[in-house]
Amino acid sequence: MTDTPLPIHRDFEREEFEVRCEIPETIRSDLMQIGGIPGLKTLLPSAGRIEELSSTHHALSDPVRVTILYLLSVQPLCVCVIRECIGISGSKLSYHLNIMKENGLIVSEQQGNWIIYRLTDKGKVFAEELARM
Amino acid sequence: MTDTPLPIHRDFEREEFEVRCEIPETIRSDLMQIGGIPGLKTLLPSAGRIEELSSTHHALSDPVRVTILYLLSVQPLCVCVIRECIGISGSKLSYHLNIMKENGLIVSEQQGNWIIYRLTDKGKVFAEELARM
DNA sequence: TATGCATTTCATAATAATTTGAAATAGATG
DNA sequence: CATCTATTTCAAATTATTATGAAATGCATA
Repeated sequence: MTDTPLPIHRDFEREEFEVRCEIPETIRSDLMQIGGIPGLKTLLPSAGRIEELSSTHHALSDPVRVTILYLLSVQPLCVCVIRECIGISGSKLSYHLNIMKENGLIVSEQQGNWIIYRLTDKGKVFAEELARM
Repeated sequence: MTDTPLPIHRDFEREEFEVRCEIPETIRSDLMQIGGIPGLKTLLPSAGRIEELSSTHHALSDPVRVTILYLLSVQPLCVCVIRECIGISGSKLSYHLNIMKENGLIVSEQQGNWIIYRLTDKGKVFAEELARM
């Protein structure tokens, strides 16, 4: 693990770079080319976008919700069929459906006595990810 | 919201379909073509795969971790630079890095006094998702 | 309007994730 | 070997998420 020489630079301690620690040379040289820490920060998505992304991932961070995603990728389904496939209580299912809905992965439509859920375009994008990983 | 007639079928109460509730006709007809509830279930990924997917999404369900993903999509970085960009304590950062590592989104490599993190191929796939949504 | 069914809502209990700060580890240097 | 720096580990406190079951809602039908 200790196979590289370790030239140390304190350039990053200068206030223009806002860094209070030393940095290994391999990292430092690349970082300089994009404007140091400040330059790196400008390449990040906005705070709002990052919140949105993490929230969306949270909506898929539970096995029940991932299962719902794949069930609905087959066809739109009413709550009772989803419930039957997964084998959980109605209130529990409702809780999970709501999280997915709030995050724009699914939408619901009342049809008579039933409520039918289907994937949104965003939901479909995530359902297709199975192939990519 | 109440715009469709509601023909009710109890076919799904027959044990071969394992359903104990009524189902709206629009859903029922499509469902029959894939073999009812049992057929639908066979189209799901395995339980292990679903666990894996939800775990991966969990690893991206926090703003700190999403930020790390995007920082590392620019270039490999040592912990101290990541820390400087995000502005959190070392132990907290370590906690989040570990979750991402356990889920195969990043790998670390010791270089002298520092530990350098970089995205795995899997991590890169998720970093690219920004463009898709 | 009374009833039945599908679904949601709500309060609460149970569980899990995150934060915190102190202590430990690991490598480099004097 | 003593010390410094970077990073991780650990236990405890805090906070967030999920599960549960009872009650409420909404639609349909008699």
